[in-house]
Amino acid sequence: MLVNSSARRAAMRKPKAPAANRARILRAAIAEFAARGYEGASMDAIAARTRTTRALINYYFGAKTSLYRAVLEHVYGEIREAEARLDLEHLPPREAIRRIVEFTFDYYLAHEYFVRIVVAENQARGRHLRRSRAMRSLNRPIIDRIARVLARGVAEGVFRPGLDPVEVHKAIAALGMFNVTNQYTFGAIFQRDMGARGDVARRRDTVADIVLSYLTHRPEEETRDVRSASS
Amino acid sequence: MLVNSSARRAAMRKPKAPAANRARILRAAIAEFAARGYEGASMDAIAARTRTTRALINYYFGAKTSLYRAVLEHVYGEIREAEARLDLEHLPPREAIRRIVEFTFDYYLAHEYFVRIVVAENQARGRHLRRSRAMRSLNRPIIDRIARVLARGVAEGVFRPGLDPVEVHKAIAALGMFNVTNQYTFGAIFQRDMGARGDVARRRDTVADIVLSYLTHRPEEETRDVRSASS
DNA sequence: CGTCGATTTGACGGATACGTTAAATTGATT
DNA sequence: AATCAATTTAACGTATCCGTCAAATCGACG
Repeated sequence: MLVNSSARRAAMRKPKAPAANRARILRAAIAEFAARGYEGASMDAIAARTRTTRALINYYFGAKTSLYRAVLEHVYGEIREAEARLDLEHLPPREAIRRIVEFTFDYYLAHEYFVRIVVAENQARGRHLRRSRAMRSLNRPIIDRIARVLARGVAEGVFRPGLDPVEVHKAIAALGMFNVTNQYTFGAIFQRDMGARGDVARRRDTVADIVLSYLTHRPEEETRDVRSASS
Repeated sequence: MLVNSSARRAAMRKPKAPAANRARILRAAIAEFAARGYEGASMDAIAARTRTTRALINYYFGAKTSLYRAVLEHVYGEIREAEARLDLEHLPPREAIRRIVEFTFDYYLAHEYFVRIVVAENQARGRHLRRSRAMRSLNRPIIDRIARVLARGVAEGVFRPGLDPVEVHKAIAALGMFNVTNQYTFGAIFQRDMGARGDVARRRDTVADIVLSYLTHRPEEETRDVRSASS
């Protein structure tokens, strides 16, 4: 059977497996774009990662630009899907926020390629994102989820009123991403291992503390108007 | 004299101005590396921005790598210098922190090229930073400044004890940078203008609120152990 | 005025990048 | 087994990119 197998392998060196090849190419493209950015990424390098040729990539995805757009849509789709499984409604508001923060922090850490592609797209000034029709409707749900938790918290008197869910999401994303995006400069300069081997739990708790401190209602303090000043 | 001047200009089409050329090249390199990252940046493009040739750049700075290293050291030197002028000692702790946050936020916004180069260096996994001898000692002062303010605040009872100045700096940097680094993806997806034309004052205040909420001492709450759990 | 060293340029060579096209391979169908 | 369409490859052409080197330019100084 081993002989047979090796004979088959010789004959079928290129079994036609369009779906598998397409997926393989996408994975390779994600890795390459994440590692070197849009301009730094090389179609040859992607082809090398797949054991196929550059021409085949073109056959499936068209030119570099549209391959990259496919990557963009794929990785954003993945995180949206993961967020959809969060299941926050049965948690008290503070726990729900902590859950979101921890999920986000861990997701970024475990899917560094996602973060790096977001960075790459920003380096490209959002050029490709703008041209992707699919991206527009893609990321509203997380804001709605946060808004519902905030509303519950305000109703229960544990969160301060007037909070903007987009701004809260921004803070969570910013604090979580920084640990990944800036691990090399910040980590090197301040001697902190900010990768998965550093003290992850402690950094994650810090982020949750920061966010929850901000949301917490403190009746004794002067209330700061967080909405835009309308004179 | 004007005739003389124009005659001179014709004759001196290439006046030898080593210092000026060196500076011009550095500025052009900063712009190009900031715009397209290390791998995306092209020596030809840098040369084009300077009205000189690629060979001259090599004459002054050596190869692309060492030019980039010079850029890195220069932009980090600039922000360190600006931070040194902060003058926090005569401000009460909360005001001092607010001052740091606002300075940082504004600096990132006004010197987008700095942020973009930090991003680029992280995309390169800190490869060049590691090879720069000058970078090691360069960024300690900001931590000391924050530490002193925190100590004063704890002594006065307005800040909670056990705070890690590096973690505080990290939060300030993360929240400030995000508004620049992610303006294209975040801004596009959530319809926020996060550039200098958005509601800058409001976003800056939000960051200051977040940081100050975190630092504030709240005696009635259960104290959370922020140091690593020993045992 | 002529020489010298510092500065600047034009041109070359080798490497890599990207997309296309014509041909080859293969699984399925008749 | 012959054919067909989908899949895959090899090779080509053009463009760009980077570092070097020999030669040209220029300011200063004797």
